Amino acid sequence: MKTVLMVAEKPSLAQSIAKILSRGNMSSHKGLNGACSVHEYTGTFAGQPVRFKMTSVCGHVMTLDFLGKYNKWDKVDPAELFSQAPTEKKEANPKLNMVKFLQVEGRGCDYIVLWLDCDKEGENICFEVLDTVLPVMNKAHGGEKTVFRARFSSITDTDICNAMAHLGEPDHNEALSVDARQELDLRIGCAFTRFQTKYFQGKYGDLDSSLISFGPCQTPTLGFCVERHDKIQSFKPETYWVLQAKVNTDKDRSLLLDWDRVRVFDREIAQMFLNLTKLEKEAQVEATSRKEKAKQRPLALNTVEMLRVASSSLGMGPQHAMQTAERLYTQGYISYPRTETTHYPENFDLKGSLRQQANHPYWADSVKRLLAEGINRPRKGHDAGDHPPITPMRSATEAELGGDAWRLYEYITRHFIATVSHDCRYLQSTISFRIGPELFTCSGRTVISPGFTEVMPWQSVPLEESLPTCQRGNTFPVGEVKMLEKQTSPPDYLTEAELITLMEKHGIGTDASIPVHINNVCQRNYVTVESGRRLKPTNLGIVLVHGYYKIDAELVLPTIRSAVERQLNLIAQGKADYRQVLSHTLDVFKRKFHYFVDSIAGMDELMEVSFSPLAATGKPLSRCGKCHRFMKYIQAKPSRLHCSHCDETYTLPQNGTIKLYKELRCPLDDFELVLWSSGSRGKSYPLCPYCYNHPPFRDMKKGMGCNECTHPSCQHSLSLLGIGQCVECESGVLVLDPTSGPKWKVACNKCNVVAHCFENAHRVRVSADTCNICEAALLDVDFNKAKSPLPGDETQHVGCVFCDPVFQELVELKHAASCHPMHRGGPGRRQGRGRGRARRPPGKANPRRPKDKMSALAAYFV
DNA sequence: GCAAGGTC
Repeated sequence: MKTVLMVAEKPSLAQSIAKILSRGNMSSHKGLNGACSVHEYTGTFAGQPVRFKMTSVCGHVMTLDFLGKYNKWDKVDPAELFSQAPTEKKEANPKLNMVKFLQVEGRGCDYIVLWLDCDKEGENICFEVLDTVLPVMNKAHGGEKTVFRARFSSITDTDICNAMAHLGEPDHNEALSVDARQELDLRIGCAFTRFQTKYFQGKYGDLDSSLISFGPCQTPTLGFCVERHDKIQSFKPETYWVLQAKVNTDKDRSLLLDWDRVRVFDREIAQMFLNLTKLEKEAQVEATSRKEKAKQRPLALNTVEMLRVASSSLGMGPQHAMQTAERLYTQGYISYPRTETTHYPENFDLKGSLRQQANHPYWADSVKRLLAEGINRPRKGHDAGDHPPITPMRSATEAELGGDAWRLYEYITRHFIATVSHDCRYLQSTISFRIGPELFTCSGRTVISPGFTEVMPWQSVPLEESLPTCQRGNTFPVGEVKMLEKQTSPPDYLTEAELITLMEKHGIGTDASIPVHINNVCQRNYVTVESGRRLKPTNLGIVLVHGYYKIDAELVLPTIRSAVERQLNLIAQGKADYRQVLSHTLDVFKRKFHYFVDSIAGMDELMEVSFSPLAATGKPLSRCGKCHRFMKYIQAKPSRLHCSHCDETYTLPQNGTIKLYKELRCPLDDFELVLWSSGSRGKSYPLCPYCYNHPPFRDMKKGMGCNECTHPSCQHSLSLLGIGQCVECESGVLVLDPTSGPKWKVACNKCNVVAHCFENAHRVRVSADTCNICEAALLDVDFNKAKSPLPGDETQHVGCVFCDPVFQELVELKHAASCHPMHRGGPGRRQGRGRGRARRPPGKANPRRPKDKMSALAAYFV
């Protein structure tokens, strides 16, 4: 029997589609990567009985990057990234092992049906899958067609079965347009980012951003925030005047009337109108009207609307809201949360979904009434052909979900109920009055039936006092007429919800990537989130945008994206050649780049006003080995040392603290050593600022401290302080931390393994002798007399930390804690083999001797 | 160390 491989874009869709096509008659198992499942069933295909294997990828299989050597920032001129630098496709998420998984499942299959999402990205993933799988599939006999594309616009039985019955072919042009986008975004984004970062970081010491990034989505996103900031800054308040009248409708009731002219900007004219009206004793009713109006029930919920409400009403940022929604989705509480669609599919079981909520303590009454009296037909929304709108999938309580998950679920559910509720109907009454020659109006609204506002109370029409019943010609005594002086006020900073709307309107990002771009501009310290989730640009953000405006406004305008996308659409439609569009667009941006580089002084002038040059920032810390003057330690991200005399900058390890290390010097270059520490529960090591940036030996790389230094005789080096191979990672060595006493520690120089050794020793040295059993270096320890763990009055002991029975009891293995919880992770969470005794695998070379000692020495003496 | 786009 032949086999048909079918591939969807994500595991959830593979399952839904397989369920529909197999009519629920399938067997499923997890794939080798643990993320994707394979659903198998039998059926017929091309008129023969076959076995179907339905599985999925997890989004893109491949990602585009430069060849490795073009990722070295100091070695490559960013201008080369526009054309010379070759790119390659790499596996998008190596942990998922997607290529291997697809090849294992695809081997020996005869046909492939591609069920990827029906958009350009999905079309592109089709070809990623084909490139991976076709080489291992059975070869076709005699020109038989083996590759098929299923096109569907919703995950419903009819749509899916219809797609299966009318299979087509993947669209190469659409896929190519995505290839072009990827290459453009990569080359343009990286070139500008590298140039800006290096240029400004080399000049200023207080930018407080380790990366000054540029991108066709993130830069316009920042632009919107700065545009609002500029409006606020340039705002000039204007004084205006308003007439306000009060009429008495009863002995103790009065009505406040609005002036039909609204306001005037000339005091004398306002005064004239006041004079014309204030002596009048009566207000005459000119006209009355009563109109029934409706406030429409909401459209079915899509992602951006959910994000807007989450930000403006729930105070949840888009990134956090999306993570929360994803968790609700994987736990089965809501439907797929990434969708542009606001229209329910024709056969959507609205009543079934509603029935699930009929006993909920918070909205049972509304739901039961809807079910009894009949639901309202949802409004006609937009069908983007991706996923159904976001709806609750089962009932949940506050206690069950808790916190933000509950608040988001509650909103999604209330929104869903509202979409099948009736519109809110209210009566709008207005009375128009004449006082002297001037007209005034008052209006009031009274609710006829609340409709959907019953479940969305925050949307309800506010209660207002009802207006008196009267008719044309009636008169009321005038209480008073007064003139108010007011001022126009500036707009406030952009809210996140407003920003999302702007991004959506200009096509910046997608439903899935909008939260990422907003997050980016916050993390890069271009924008801060203020109260009410308003986005206030920082000095850095403002200067960048003003700089782009000055040099080339297109770099920051939202049109930069749409112009490129128009070109890409031509590729997708087969109206333009992929190569031509790519090279032409790259050429345009290459010119823009060179012009930007040539004009950077224009942006620099703005930088100078807000930021301080390197030489003027930081505080003196350690001495330069060349001029022997103090270098300044710049704490702002990225932290570094700067010698203003030599005009050199030395990068330092990040995310920790830097101190002077006892004024000790590196024997190679005479630079004073500094001590990096990630906190009391973490690890620390000394480093030479020069060697850290310019590795002294051939077997060392940039970014190595003394604990990785292969110097054969320096007292701080790996050679003298190394003990044995790390118990967890492959290449690390456990090194004595000479500063850790009196609670002595040994730490891996690669991963975050830390062994706490001796608490009450006043001196610990690494001996030249090694352990007979495991070859680790022995430790020579002097304990305090009073607290010595040794038998009798002994205070000194030499032994192996891993094998010596006395020491073994004292060693406890831990993982270094980072000074900030944000930076934790990595192997630190692996607990399994971490605790307990540490033992080095036998038979490996003693790590105390550098592998290539001769070459190290040779380099040293040259 | 960089972009934006999928998704876990």
